Amino acid sequence: MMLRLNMKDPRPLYEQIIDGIKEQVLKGLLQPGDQIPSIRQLAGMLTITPNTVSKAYQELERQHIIETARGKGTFIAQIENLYMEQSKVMEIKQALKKVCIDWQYTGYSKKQLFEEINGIYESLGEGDKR
Amino acid sequence: MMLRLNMKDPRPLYEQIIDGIKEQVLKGLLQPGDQIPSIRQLAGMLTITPNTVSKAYQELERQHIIETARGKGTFIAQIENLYMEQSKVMEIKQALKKVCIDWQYTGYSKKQLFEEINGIYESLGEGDKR
Amino acid sequence: MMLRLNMKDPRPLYEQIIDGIKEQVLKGLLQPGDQIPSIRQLAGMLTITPNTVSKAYQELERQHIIETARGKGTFIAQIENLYMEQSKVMEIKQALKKVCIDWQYTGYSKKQLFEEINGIYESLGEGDKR
Amino acid sequence: MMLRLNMKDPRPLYEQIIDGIKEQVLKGLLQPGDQIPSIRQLAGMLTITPNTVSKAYQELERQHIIETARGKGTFIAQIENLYMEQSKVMEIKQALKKVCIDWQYTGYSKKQLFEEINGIYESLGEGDKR
DNA sequence: GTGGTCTAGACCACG
DNA sequence: GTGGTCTAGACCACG
Repeated sequence: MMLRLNMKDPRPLYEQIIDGIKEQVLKGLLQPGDQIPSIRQLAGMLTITPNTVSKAYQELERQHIIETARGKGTFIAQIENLYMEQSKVMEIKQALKKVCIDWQYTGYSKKQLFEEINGIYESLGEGDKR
Repeated sequence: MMLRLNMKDPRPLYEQIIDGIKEQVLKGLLQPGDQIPSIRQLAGMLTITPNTVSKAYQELERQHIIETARGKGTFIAQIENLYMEQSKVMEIKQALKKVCIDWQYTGYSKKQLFEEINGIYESLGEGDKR
Repeated sequence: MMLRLNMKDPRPLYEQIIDGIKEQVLKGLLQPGDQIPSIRQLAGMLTITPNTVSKAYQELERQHIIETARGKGTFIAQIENLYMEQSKVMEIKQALKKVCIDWQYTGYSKKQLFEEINGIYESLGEGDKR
Repeated sequence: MMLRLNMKDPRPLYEQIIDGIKEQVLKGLLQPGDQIPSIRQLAGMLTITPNTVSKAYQELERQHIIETARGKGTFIAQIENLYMEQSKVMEIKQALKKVCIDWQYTGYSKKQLFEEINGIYESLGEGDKR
C-alpha cells in the first residue's frame, strides 16, 4: 500500500491517512480482504509516530472500512458491513454546502463545478468498487 | 442580520460567522452597502466575546467581503476586486474531492450528488447576487 | 482649496487632511499667505465632524505649515518657519526603510522604485515650491 | 533568531515582529527551511503574550513568508508562489508617496533620497535573497 | 511539546 | 459610539 502525507496540507495527518485509504478503496487499489500494513509498519513508512496511525485506524474501524483480526493483522472490510449514521450524512451535506459557497466565490460556474466533480469521479473509477 | 451559531458544529465560532455572512451575501439577503452589526452588537447577540467576532470580521475584510468605515461601522463591500489566490482555489478543490469520497461512502449516486448541489444552488439563488 | 477624503483609506481622516494640505503646498497649489477654510467650513465641505479637522490643523500648526491669526483665519505659513526635529527625520527614514522592504516583496526592482519616485516628484512639481 | 521590539515605535508589536522577520529574510539571515522560535519561545524572549506573536505568525503565513508544520514548529517558506494583491501594491505606493512628501519637508533633496535608498538596499544585501 | 481557539477585560485612537 | 491592540490565562487537537 502506498500513501503520501503532505506536511503543508491543512488537514491533520491522521485525517490524511483516513482519506487516503478510503480513496484507494474507492479506486479498487485496496480490495475487501486485502491486508494493510500494521500500525508500526505504516508509521515507519511515513516516519511519523505510531500514535497518529493508530488514531486513523481506529476511526477507519469505527467506520467499518477496515477490520482488525487480533494477532493476524488489519484488513479491508467486506462491503456489507457498511453503515453510516444519519448525522454523518448530514455532516457531509453540510460540508458540501460550504464547498458550494466557497466555489461561488472563486468565480467558477456551476457547470464548471459539475465538470470538476466528473473529473474526480473519473479518477476514482466511477465508484463501481463499492 | 440574522446569524446562528451551532455549538455542536465542528467549525470554530469565527468560521461559522464567516461562512454565515458569505452565505447571506450569496443569497442576496445582504447587499453591497448594507450595514452589518458592530462587533460589540453581534457579540452581544451571539453571547460570545467581541474578540471572536472581530477575528471573523477581519478575515472577511481580508477577503474583500466587508469594509470597515472608521467609527461608522461595518458594511458589505462592492463586488469588484474579486480575486482569489490559486492556493486557496486548490484548497477548495481538495475539500471538494474529500466530499466526493465521503459521498460515495454514503451509498448515494453521482446523480444524487448533482441533485443535492442543484438544491443548494437554488437555495442560494443560483448565484446571481455576485 | 480642494480636498478629497477616502473612507477606505487605511489612514485616519485627520492624517489624510494633513497629507493632502502638505501635498498641495509642495505642488504650489497653496502658497505662503494663502488663506485656507476655517475648521467649520472645511468640516462642512468634507461632511465630517469639526473635531477631526481641528486635530489636523493643530498638527499642521505644530509643524509650522499653517498659522492661525486669531479672528482673521488660518493661513499657509512662510517657509522660513520650517523646522523639523531630528526624531521626526529618523521616523521618516524608518518609514522609508519599511517601504523599501515592502517594495522588495512586491517583486519590483530598485530601478522601478526610482522610476516610481521620479513620477511622484514630477506630480509634485519637483519640489521647487519649498 | 534575534528580534527587538521598540516600545516607542508607533507600530503595534505584532507589526514590528512581521517587519522584523521580513527584513531578516531579505538580508538572508533567515533562509528558506530555517526554523524560527515557537510562539511561546518568542513570546518569552520578547516578554509579551503568546497571542501577539501568534497574530504576527498567522499574518506571515498568510503572506507565504513562513509555514507551520503541525507540532513540529514554524519555518521560513520556500520563495515560490510569490504573489501580491494589487490593492496591497497600491497601498505600498501610497506609503511611498507619503514618504516622498515628508522627505521634501525635511529639506533633503531627491538625490539624497536616492542615496538613502541605496544605503537601505545595501544593508538588505541588494535583495538577491529573494 | 506544538499551534489554534476562546474568554474576559483593559486601554487606545478615531469620530 | 466604533474598531484595533494587548494581556493573562484556559482548553483543545495534534504529534
